[in-house]
Amino acid sequence: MNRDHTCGQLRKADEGKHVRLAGWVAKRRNLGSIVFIDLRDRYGITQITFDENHSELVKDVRNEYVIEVEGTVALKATPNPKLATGEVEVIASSCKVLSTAKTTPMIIADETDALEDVRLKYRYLDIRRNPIKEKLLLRDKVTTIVRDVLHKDDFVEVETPILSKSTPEGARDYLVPSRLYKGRFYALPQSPQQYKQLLMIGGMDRYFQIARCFRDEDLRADRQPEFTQIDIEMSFADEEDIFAEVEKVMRAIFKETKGIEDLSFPRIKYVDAMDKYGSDKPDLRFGNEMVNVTDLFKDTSFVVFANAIKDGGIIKALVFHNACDKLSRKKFDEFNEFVKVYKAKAVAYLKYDKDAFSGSINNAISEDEKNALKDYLKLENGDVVLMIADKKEVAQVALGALRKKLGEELGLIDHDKYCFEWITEFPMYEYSQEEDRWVSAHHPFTAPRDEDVDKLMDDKANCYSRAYDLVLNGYELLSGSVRIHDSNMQAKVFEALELSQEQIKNKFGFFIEAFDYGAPPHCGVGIGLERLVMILSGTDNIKDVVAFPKTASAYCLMSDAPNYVDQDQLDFLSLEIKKD
RNA sequence: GGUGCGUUAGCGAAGUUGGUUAUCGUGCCUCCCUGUCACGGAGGAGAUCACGGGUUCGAGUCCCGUACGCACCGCCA
Repeated sequence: MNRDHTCGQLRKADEGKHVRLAGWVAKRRNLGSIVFIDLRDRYGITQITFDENHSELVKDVRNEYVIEVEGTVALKATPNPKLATGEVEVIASSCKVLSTAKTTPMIIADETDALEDVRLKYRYLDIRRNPIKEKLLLRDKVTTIVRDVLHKDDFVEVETPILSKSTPEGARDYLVPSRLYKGRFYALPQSPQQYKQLLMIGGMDRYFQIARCFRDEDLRADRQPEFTQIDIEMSFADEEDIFAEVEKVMRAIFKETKGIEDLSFPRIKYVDAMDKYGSDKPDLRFGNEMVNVTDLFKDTSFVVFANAIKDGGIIKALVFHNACDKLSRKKFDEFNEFVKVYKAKAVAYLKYDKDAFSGSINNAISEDEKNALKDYLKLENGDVVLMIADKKEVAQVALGALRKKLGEELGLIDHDKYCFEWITEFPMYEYSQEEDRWVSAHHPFTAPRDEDVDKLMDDKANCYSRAYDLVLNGYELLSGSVRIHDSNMQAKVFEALELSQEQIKNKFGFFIEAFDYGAPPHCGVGIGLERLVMILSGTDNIKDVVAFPKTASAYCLMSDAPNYVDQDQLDFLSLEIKKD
């Protein structure tokens, strides 16, 4: 035993105890014949004091050495209120160096000087820092709570294969070449979707898994190529049952990690979310709903608006109170650039202050139109109106993005608030320009709304599904759906997706066949664990909550994965690398 | 696939209209210091200015390309 106490546990009451501690030297303060060492482990920091008779013991000890010290707990003359252990110190009588350390490439402290790439290359050093360590501990706490809650409700944790089968729909697969079957590949799962549905057919009526998933798509601040999904599936259940279970899990997590109990879970239909917020994952920590003002301008002489309406487009407006002074001309120029990313041409704006209008379109629209706008939007002095005239989808999404940006910039977001909402009745299909066909918006096993069954084949644009998302503070926290459990219905959806019999048989044959042997009605969700832990820990960077994350180009700076392999390994797999 | 920003001692940054010894902070090393807790004081070492090419009498600085990092758009059933 190198220690009988951790560096985080000693308190006033331990005074006089003889203890043995071990840990990393976080800081060495040499005052001449007396030396203080801050000793750190996972649990905290304890000051070790080497007095005049013992300071020689640590003469050669440097930062990040691993040492074992023995000594007596004493009360500090002047406590350090910043540390939990700040009232005590250990007066050392011995010091044993367990491991030496080179000068580290980064300062290991809560506030480090290093940028993210250095921290990723030396992630094991980064993990010694509280900000990262605490997030990993929080992540553990969350999965523990999830397991507890679900186990109490009879859910069974089942592990499904990592070496899986490529799926034609959806994200790009990570592929694993097979040695025994030349030219064939396993695929790493994008989600355990089919397996969990097969578990339902297998009678495992309440399943969950803390499942690693893989998607070979480009990354973002909130997206990693491998990530963890809290995967849940229930039989003999519908939306109400799964929503209740998920809400129960969320309530337990927020209560135990944040002490928050007053959560609510409002529901918004997809079309309404798009209409009001221009997003299927709106941040409801602030209001500022978008308003359709197309009708106010149906006879306008303002060419830009008139043309947009003539082309079947709409005019969306967004009002921010008390923003006149905060938004300068320069800001609006920036907004124009900002919305171009979302394919909108420009943002029109009006300021209403001191009972008068000003702004980019002040001279372009009539007094009547301005007054109509004022009445309709109930404008007050200090209000700023932002408008985008464009095709419906473009206007919605671009203004929605601007809403989010301004919500942040104008300080409308209360960062201590947690706003959930269920987004329901997603479209069944979406049109893929790339493939020039309709594809599943969610996945092809999603059930259509009962009232839309007759639109499955003939009116795909207006066919909605029983798919839902749970959104938290503007992040898509989970996706799920009520699944199709009837093989005729499934066949119909495949047909609508223009999958050939051969494709269906090849890709989903085993899955479809299973539905011929008694499939219960079932539904489920996959909760993005990293996103949840991100929000709980107040970071907007997914890498902070992953122990060993990849960079934005899916590279591991620490291990240098992916790497080249020996020719032998390629030969075993009958693979040849194409030369450019 | 696309757009933008970035790359200068171990780490983080500054570097003016192109100009000769590349600056600061921190970390590191040495010495001094008995109550520090971001200890303090004195001194010292430490740079292929990402890489390749170009413009120029002269490039950290300007131009082109490449690599890497970050963010976003596309993509993410």
